[in-house]
Amino acid sequence: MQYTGRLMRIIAHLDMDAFYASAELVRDPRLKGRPVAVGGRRGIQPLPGQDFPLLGQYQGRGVLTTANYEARKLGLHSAMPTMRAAKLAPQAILLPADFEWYSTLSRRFKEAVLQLTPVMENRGVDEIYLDLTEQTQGDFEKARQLAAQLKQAVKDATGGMTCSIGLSENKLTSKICSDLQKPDGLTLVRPHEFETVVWPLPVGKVNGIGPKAQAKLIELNIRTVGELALAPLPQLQAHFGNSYGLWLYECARGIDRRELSLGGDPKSISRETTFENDLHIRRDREALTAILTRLTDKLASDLERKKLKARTIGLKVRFPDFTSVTRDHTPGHTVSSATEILQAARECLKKVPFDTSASNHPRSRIRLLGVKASHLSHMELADQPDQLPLWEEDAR
DNA sequence: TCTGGGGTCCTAGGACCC
DNA sequence: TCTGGGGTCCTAGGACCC
Repeated sequence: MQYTGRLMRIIAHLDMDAFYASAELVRDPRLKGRPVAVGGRRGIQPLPGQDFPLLGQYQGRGVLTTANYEARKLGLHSAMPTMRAAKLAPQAILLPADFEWYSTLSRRFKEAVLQLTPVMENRGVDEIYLDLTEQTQGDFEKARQLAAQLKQAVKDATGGMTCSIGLSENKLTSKICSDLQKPDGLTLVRPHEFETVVWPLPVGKVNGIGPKAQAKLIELNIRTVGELALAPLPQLQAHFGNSYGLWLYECARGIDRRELSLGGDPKSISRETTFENDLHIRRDREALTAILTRLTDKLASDLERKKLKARTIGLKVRFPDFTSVTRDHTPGHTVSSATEILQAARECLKKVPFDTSASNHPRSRIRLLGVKASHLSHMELADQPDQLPLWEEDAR
């Protein structure tokens, strides 16, 4: 076979539009055209005369997970505290998150995609990357046609949900451009078009430049990706460190060599919960113990389901002032049962700097409690509670 | 109007070993 | 006297993403 040179890579980023809210609409078409937000786990009852619960009724400490496009017009967006959203748009519909239903739809759209193209990287429930290089032989026109087919397949598989696709030579650029024509968009950026399309955008549009880095860049008078491209490498490395500085320098030039990351086991599994009201570490001891037990039980069953065990258990505590501390414990043997996890979590708890010197001291109460399992490995047959190794079969 | 829950990756110091 | 360099593990915190 003759080698004719490397193909131009073609990477797609496919992002479902307002996924959770659209998922609710698939189930109940009465929601069509109305502002809908999704947030919280427990639902609230509709007021008499209303077909759905309204945002204005909400009381609690949650945030919105999703707002559909009608709700966004009212100023709502994901991660917005629900109480704030309630002030802003009391008449919008508020639905509780139903993660099982969203997972079902997630599986459906991903399966539909895999029917058309095989190389997929999962990025959570509503996003994927696809490597279309082989299938399209590096031809952007073929890729555009394939992307149109993908959009249709997703729609068919989900009962009408739309997605937006970005197409370019790498993950970074495709991720940026899938966002440019939402909803129901298809945006293709060839390498020579990078500067025209991406340079005018604010640096915050780049996946990997968050609020902190953006604020620091603005101090340097850098607001757009084009302005970032003017910054010399030594300047960026002086302010952001060698590694992140280099990354910023390259991403302003559309350089991103990352391959798709396909599957694999999770690195950590965790469970956490924010309380309705802050709990006092002494006065609410019983309630806290119950919550910690519930969290470790859930974590243990997560590990059991995935047939994993952990070398390290971590505890997370958030105080009323929103500061958090984490403490780790590595017992010296791997753990998987609820009892072992709880024991390790208690070791962590001993190391948390509580302070009850004053009754209203910020570190005398807790807002959130979480438990995490990390350094995971596969359970061996002998680890599994109800399965003796084969050679012990006769002894049963 | 106070800020969910599930993750990944990076940095950096100290312990400990060779 | 006062002091090497490298490797790995553990721990804590923080930025970022969906």
